[in-house]
Amino acid sequence: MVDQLFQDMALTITLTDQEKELLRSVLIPKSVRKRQYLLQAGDVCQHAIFVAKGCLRSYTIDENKVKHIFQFAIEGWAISDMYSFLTGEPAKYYVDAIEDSELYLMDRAGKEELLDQIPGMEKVFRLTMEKSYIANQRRINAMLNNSIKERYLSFANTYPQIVQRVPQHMIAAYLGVSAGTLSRMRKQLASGG
Amino acid sequence: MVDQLFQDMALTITLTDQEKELLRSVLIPKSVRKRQYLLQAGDVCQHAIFVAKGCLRSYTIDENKVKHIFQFAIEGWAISDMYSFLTGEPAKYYVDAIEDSELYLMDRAGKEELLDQIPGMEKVFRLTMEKSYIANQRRINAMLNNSIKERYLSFANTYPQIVQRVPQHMIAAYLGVSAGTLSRMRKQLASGG
DNA sequence: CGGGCCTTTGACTGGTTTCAACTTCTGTGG
DNA sequence: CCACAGAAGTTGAAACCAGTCAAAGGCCCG
Repeated sequence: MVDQLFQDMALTITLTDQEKELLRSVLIPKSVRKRQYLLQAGDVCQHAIFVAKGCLRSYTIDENKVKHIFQFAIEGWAISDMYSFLTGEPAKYYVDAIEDSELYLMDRAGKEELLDQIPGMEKVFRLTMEKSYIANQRRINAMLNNSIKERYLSFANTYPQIVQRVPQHMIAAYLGVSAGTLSRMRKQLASGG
Repeated sequence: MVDQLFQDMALTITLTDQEKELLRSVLIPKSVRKRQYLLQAGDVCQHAIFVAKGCLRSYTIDENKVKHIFQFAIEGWAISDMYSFLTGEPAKYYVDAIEDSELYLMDRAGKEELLDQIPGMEKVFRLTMEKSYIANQRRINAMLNNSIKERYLSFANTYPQIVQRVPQHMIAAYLGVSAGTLSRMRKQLASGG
């Protein structure tokens, strides 16, 4: 369904039927299986990805082969390697599917076309970036201010759907702790700590 | 000088004399002394701040009264509590001057006026947000992937001016380590480690 | 000269990581 | 339907890293 996207955008601008048609034509539907890559580090990120159904993640792999998750994306969210997508430089992130997923892809040309053809699209994209900026700012703030326990509780509270659907060691890789530490912490929380 | 701003923007759009005049009229010049607040947590952030000369920082204070620095801003940079400025909600950040500084303030009305009156302003703001988003993403990535030593070296390498001008304990508060740890680490680095 | 800010340093403490072992669960193929 | 491999979660012990706290000294500015 592109409907979710239309709904979100309707909060900012009203699209004509023609514009909706353009938007539809620019979004490339794609189904992926669990574990399937959408992007690998080193490749140039060609698409911004909207999740209609399922769940993706973006992550880096450090020199010790440890994965660090930058973002999860479930229904209604977008994901990509923004830097690579915007600049055309090789990506530093991997993106893959945590569940079988239904996606819509937008490539660079499509993005430019939307910006050119639809007045108000600049604003939609600007507002989207503002929201994402603030989300990142919150995360930095949490990493600086809060203990691991606080960060876990806050995350679980804010995104209960993600905690339920995503393996625990990935949550750990998102929060920046080892899987063992998160396991022990949850045990302690469960016993009323 | 508003010149710096004009130069940056010239990379994106060409302003007419009239538009330059509007831009000038919207930017409120302000001089501040070292230690002077521009914003305190709890107040609503009324301005985006452009630094013409000097150095500011934005930071939060946690429940133990410890300061955590989100951003430094030197000549040519902008700073504010983006969330508060955009939404009108009370700020979570403090902003103050690390040096005597010359600033230009833009309030919400001014921002809206620019967006309304100057075609292409949406794009300027969108590109600015994109850059800031990527800066934040890099920082999150560094916090997840890199050791404290790596983060310090990377920061010192990327922003040598800031390391030179800003007290060391503030660098520590930016990197997320105690002042003691940073001191010890620098000592070790100096002795060829 | 005095006070405040800043940096350094030592000893102690505690939280996290690491590593390995063991268990469970799931999906796949025989 | 069972066997097996891979993925996930838990747990223990040991080692390590960084935080805390307090004290001392340096430096700048009024």
